[in-house]
Amino acid sequence: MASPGGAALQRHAAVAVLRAAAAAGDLSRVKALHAQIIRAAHFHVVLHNNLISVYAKCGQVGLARKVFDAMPFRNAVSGNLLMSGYSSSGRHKDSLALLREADFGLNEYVLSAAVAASAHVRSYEMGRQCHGYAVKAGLAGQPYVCNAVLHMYCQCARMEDAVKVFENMSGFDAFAVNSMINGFLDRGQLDCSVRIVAGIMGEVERWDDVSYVTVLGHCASMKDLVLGGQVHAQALKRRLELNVFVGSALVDMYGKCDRANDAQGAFDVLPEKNVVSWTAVMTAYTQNELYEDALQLFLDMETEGVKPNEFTYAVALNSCAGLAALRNGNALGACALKTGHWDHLVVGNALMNMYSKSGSIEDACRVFNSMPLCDVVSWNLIITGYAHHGLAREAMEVFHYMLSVGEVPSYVTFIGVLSACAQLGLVDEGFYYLNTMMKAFGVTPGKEHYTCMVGLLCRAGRLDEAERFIVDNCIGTDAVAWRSLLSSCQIYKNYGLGHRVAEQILQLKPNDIGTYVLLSNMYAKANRWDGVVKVRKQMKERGVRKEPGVSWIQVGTDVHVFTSEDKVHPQIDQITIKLEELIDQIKAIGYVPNFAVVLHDIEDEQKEEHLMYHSEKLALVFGLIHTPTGETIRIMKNLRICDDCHVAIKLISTVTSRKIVVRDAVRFHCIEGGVCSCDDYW
DNA sequence: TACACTCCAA
Repeated sequence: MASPGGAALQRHAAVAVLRAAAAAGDLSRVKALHAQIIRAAHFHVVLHNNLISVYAKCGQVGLARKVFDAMPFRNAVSGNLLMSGYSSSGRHKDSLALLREADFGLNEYVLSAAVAASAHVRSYEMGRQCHGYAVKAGLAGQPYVCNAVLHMYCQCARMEDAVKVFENMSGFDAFAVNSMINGFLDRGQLDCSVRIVAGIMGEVERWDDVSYVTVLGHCASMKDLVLGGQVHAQALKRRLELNVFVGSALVDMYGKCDRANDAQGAFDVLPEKNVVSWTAVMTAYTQNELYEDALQLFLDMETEGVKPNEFTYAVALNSCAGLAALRNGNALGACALKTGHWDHLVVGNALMNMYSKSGSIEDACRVFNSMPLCDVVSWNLIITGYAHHGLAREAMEVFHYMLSVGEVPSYVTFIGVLSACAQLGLVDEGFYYLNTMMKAFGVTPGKEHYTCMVGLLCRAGRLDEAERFIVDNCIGTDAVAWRSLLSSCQIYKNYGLGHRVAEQILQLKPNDIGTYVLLSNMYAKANRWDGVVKVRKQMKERGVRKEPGVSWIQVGTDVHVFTSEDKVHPQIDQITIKLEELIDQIKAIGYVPNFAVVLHDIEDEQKEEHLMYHSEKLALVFGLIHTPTGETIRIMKNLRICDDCHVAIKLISTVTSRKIVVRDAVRFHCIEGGVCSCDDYW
């Protein structure tokens, strides 16, 4: 009989080789050693626990389970090892099931694993029971248990419970603080995360790596560039800007704070870039409307050999949506399908968004119908997509269908619904949704909803009520609502009210050119040249420059960009000839150039030429020349389409028998047979 | 005596 010391030595040796084999990833060697151990050695719980551990680390949790089942008895470590094995392969439910049949002791390790598994499956019930058990067993004060419990409550959206646990903890604990901040961020309770972040800014030396990631996430949500910069400076002291987690969080923070260049800078210094860092920097560009740069990064990433995942596809598709690049989006969708990412919710939603923003609501619907599962975002995309395309009836139909299948509408859903009501002139229904149904679903109306209501009243011609509505609901500080009313004053030729509204808008000192153009048009139509002068003066004072009108169209794989009065396009002569021809044709059926649109003090003849070279007309003619007869033409414009072009394009759709879809800064105009889906109201 | 545990980025 070997001495006890000798057996211990053998066990140590066996464990060492076992671990070496596992570290080398040599599964067949592990299995051979397993057989040898069973044959040669007496049962020893620690040795068998090592077997469980090694199998679990090799991702062979089934084999780990076999070892576990074959043991004559187990201890808490055996249970904990198998539970962690299940958890690390994502089988949290199996981990919890093991707990229920437990014939091993429960200690603080097992409990924290159980609580962590409850957190992963978001089971408040299970997590609470474990917490209760921990309290009874006197283990609730153990730091690991405590942190796991805290995190579980955060994951299950029970911040009140989490706060109670947090307040009972003594001293600074990075894990606990990180969990609390993330919990509040996930729930959108920024006022609460502000307090925690403020409380730990003085203890930076006790932060861990995750704290940097978490606090940067807070800065991103708050768009707090000042605090974000301070955290960045602190991170530099520890060289944490090189850590891929911290680096990606920095990229995200700068992106959300509208600093695409700084995001790129944080990305560039990363020695090891993974799919998350690449996706983060693409997102930064997309959020800052630098869509081409984002798509270029997508190509660079592939060149670097990093494989895109579902988030990467979603961001790339959102960039295509921004450009209305239907063909590129289509190609990306095909790639996502081929690589098996297509059935992810984020990809399906991004595809729907891309199709919808590219003017193809039919394709968006096709994606929607083929999605294995959808969420409220998918429903919202369909509803708002229909509304933007002027298909309000369809939007309402989908909304009612959504309710009938028990889907809960959100804040965004009601924006789509109310704008559909506005298009259909359903004033009473609109107020019913705003005052009754939104309350029933616990959605607090925001300025977007109130703005829809203003549009609804305006469209019904109830301009005075719209004015009162703005004042009563305190949205008078928002130029968007006034702008809506101002457009209607022009349409209904109510220049008295229009003048009052214009004064209100001027007082708000807006920064966007679109508003000034609208104001100027209003004054011009009302023959108030003093107003036009005032508008120009304020524009100059506020440094608002006239943003050039840009339109673009995709033909084949190329995107062709046209700026207004830009006569440098290589095919401008051909375009001009065709355009003059078309203008003659539409003049024959009633087109009269609308000089009121032109703001310059020039002769009428020059004005006519000016109008002719509007970017959307150039893009349209280019499309007519380069696409086969009968094909739908899709044009994008950075500003709102101008009155004159709107009329001209409607008539051109008649004389050429083409369907023409124009996406402007606000909505879609689906023009066919001389009629526009916007009903000439936009 | 040996075996193990909680928080993070798009």
